[in-house]
Amino acid sequence: MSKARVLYWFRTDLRLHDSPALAAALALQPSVLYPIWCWDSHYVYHSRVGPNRWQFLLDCLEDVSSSLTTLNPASKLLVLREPAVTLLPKLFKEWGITHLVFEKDTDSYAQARDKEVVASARQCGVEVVVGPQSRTLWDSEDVVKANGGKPTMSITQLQAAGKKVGPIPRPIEAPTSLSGPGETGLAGISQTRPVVEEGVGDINAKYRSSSETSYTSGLAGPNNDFSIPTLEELGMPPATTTIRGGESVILSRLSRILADEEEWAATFEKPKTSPAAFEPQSTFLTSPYLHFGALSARYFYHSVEDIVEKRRAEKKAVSTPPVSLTGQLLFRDMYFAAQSAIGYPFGQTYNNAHCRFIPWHLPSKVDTTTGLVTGGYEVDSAVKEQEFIRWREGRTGFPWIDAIMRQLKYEGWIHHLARHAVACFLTRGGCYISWERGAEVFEEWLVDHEAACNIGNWQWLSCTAFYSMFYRCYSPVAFGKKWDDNGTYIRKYCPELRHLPKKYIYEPHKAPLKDQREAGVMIKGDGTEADFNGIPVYPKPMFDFATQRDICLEGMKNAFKVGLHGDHAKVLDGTWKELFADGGEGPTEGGVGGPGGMGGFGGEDREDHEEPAAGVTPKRSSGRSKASTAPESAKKGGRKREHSQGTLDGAFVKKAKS
DNA sequence: GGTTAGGTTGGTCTA
DNA sequence: TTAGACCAACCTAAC
Repeated sequence: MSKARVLYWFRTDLRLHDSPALAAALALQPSVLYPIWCWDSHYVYHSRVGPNRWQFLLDCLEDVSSSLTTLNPASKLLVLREPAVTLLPKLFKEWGITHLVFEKDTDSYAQARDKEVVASARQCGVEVVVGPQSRTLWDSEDVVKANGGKPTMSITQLQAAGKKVGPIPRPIEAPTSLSGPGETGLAGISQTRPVVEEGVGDINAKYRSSSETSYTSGLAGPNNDFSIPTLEELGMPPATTTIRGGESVILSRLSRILADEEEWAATFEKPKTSPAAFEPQSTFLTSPYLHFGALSARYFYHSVEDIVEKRRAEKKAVSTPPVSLTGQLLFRDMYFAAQSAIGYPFGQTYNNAHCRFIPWHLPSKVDTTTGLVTGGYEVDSAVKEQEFIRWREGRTGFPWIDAIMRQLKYEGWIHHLARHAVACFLTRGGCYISWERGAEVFEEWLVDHEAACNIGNWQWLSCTAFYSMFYRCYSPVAFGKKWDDNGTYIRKYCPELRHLPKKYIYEPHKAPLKDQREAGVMIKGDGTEADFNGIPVYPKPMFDFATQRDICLEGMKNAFKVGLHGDHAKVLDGTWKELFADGGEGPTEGGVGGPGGMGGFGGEDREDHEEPAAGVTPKRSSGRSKASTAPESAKKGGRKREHSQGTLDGAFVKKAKS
């Protein structure tokens, strides 16, 4: 046994199986091993995380902790209630740490944080061991290198680059024994309580039903036992989702499925799985486990691929990428590598060379000094703001769309094709609203929110990157009908419609009053009233879809013809407006106003942590301002917001130390 | 370099 | 019921 006193820092790897970083820690043959989790304020205050994803994370932490205890009754996950950057230097000294071990993370936020941590470890004479990245099949930086330094913008590029990087590493076994921690006293150090960043604010406040107290009881929590904070301590209401996290949950489910339903797993074709299926859903639902590292992507890949190979040898049918299960993991790697290459601008249109510029409504506000979005958006049209709120809250008057959005809010998960349907509807195939608005809503509500995949898929569906066939448009009626003619899914998530005849379930406004009466529902209004004299009300469609689709198609055709990308000089300085006709779709008023979201529309601004007042019509702009052409941010001085790049640790980067 | 085929997963009509 | 043609027309990679 060596003298190594090792701090193992869990981050995006909440598991014991197939963890090369954990294996690296154990290879040091530590005399003591402290498994820790730093309770980071970026996740607590500065990310968009609703109760469902919080619950999932807490589940994963609990599960890892009990697995550690199973290996060594003296061990468990030590949750320390302070961000790593300030905590770790103190901890190194207090516990006499000789080695810090953690897994490499290619997220922009994580890289900046880790750089700071590594520097402080060196100062303390602590040796740092960074384990290989295992969140993805291949290391994202290696993929980018193999792709000529360019982001992977298609699945063929990813596959070619992956081939060059080499075979996907086989999973490694979970440890069978573990050193316990040494002394865990904290008498010599005090907690540096994180503060809510000025100007950024407490993004998560809107989900809380009471005040947040996870930091108030000191570094080791209320019982001084390094407990995992609870939703109550976070001030969060209970989760509504039935999806529960944890490595053991997914490993047992996966082994059962792969054993009992081998054929299904080996012949899986994503486009043939129904977005309308629930209880059970038609896909594996591994995404949230992959996100928190409760399931290793490589373990999943090889588990499936072994079965596929076996069936190939037996000359049985198998599916192949991109539609197969492993194909889904390849897309995930594609988005991670694209994000790794592009960095912070990946999450926005502005200043992003790989994102097509389209003059969407409700554009993000931007800060021209940092080149980053600020976190707010500009209401260029009161009508579009209302459409956005109705989309978000699931009362557009299109039951297929509303059912999906309600399932998303309640369960924190929707099928991939359902994501396509609502994303297309919000952007190029319906509302012509910025994909960045939609991505933010998904970020809040998805239990499987993965910044790279979410951003990438929103760009895909809005035809701003990765995909461009905008004339392939999802119908909010026909697409759902194809999968679920009877509307069972709609009846589940829009229960006020459950007694409507099949004939009207996708278009309730076409139901005669007699049918509405018999079904016990009234189709009227804009969704602001839930009932009328005790009878449930479901809204009329918020627009005529066919008309709106044509408007969008024209807008897209024109925007593609203009052909700007997010890094074009005319986008950066706002003069793109000269290239779009005033009568065209989107916030185009000739030369008036800044770039998308720099002010000048005369509309109302929104910060992303403001809850749009549901059902309240925002004040209408009284004629758009023709006076101001100066960017708002130039006057106010923008604040730095680095969007959606920290997967576990928040969407915001600390302000530079002054 | 010009041409062509392919692109994760659309909608509608007809045979 | 299902398979194929057509819609209108994008980009990129491969030849």
